[in-house]
Amino acid sequence: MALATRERILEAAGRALSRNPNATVDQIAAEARVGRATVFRHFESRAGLHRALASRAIAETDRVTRQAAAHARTATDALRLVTRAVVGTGEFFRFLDSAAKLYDEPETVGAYQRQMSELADLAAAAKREGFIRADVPTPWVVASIDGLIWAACRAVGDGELGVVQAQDLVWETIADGLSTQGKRGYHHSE
Amino acid sequence: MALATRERILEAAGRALSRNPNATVDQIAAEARVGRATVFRHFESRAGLHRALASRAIAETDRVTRQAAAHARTATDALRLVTRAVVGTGEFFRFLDSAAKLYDEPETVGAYQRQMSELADLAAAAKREGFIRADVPTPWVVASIDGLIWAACRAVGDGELGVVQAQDLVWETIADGLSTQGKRGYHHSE
DNA sequence: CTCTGATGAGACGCTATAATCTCATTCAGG
DNA sequence: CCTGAATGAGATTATAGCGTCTCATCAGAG
Repeated sequence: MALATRERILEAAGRALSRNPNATVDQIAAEARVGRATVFRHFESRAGLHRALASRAIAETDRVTRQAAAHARTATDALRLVTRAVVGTGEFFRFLDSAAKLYDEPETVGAYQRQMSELADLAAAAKREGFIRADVPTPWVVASIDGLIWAACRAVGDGELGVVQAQDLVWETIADGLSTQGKRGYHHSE
Repeated sequence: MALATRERILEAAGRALSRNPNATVDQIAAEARVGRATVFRHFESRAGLHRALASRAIAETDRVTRQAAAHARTATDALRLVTRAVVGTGEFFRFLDSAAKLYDEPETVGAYQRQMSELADLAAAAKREGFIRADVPTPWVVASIDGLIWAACRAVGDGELGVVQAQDLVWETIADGLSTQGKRGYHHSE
């Protein structure tokens, strides 16, 4: 049962910590229907649990990302598939919402920066392919996609949207925005 | 100097807490160049400081929001102006990033929900005006705008974008997305 | 049935940090 | 120069929560 318990604790911790990043070990144990001592039997410390959760999220994101990218023939398609894939794994990393403790973990920070930088490469390539407008700064492409993915994961977690629906909406919004009007036709008059 | 000191502490707390949501009172006091005791002279407790910060952010958002909406003749224009305005006040609420402590404060939660619901009203009105596509669920309009505003505020705070640039990019992205291609022309073939 | 490993419950100590208090210092206004 | 309010520094206390440990229990394998 060791593995099942460990996994149960990880999932419970993900839930508890995404509700409250400062959830105590007591609360996490309660969420997992497990004694508090058992948490410490499986993880060396609260920080260790946090690390395990983070590396699980990073590994899962890497996995689905690589898998998605492998099926793409263009950078643009890769961007689309990766975005969809990451939205689908929302529950794995939603606890990172304000998991500021992890900013101390160089490994976690490094992995996050690597993933962001891979996204930036993808965005730049999609720009060269002509899909992303050349006048949009790449940092904003990355930031806005990240922001939309977060928004989608939160909406899914809150039950406002279904996963597939959220995946479609994220990509549609990235590509075309939300307006009915033709591209570049609107632009304000302030 | 009482008021100036209080304000200085609030600003320092905003900076310190947006770097690290668990910043100690010591760290906040140091950031404000103020003795720790002084923090407690101006705020009843750490939670009280947190509350003051939250209500300051809420009030500031309300202020710029109402001011922006007052100048708009259409809901669509109001949506645009409000979005710009909120991006401009990013530093006031960025500390809320994972300020989960505040989820316990019914007043704060209520104010946030009110603001989100006002945004939903605006989005629905913009939909009726024909600006927002009818087939996009209003919850996603709200969530995605929220997500893009967050992304913009973070990018500004991190020095990746200027404020005005971020304001423009958020609205362009909401309206037209990031792609070069015409609306509804792309749509994937999976 | 027995043995073993995993668990739950709870007691315990320890550390970090919130919050209070005291006292000396500073500084602005008169 | 005086005076009082505000402050800074530091000592002090209280408490929450981490991490360890013990012991009783339970389930499964043999």
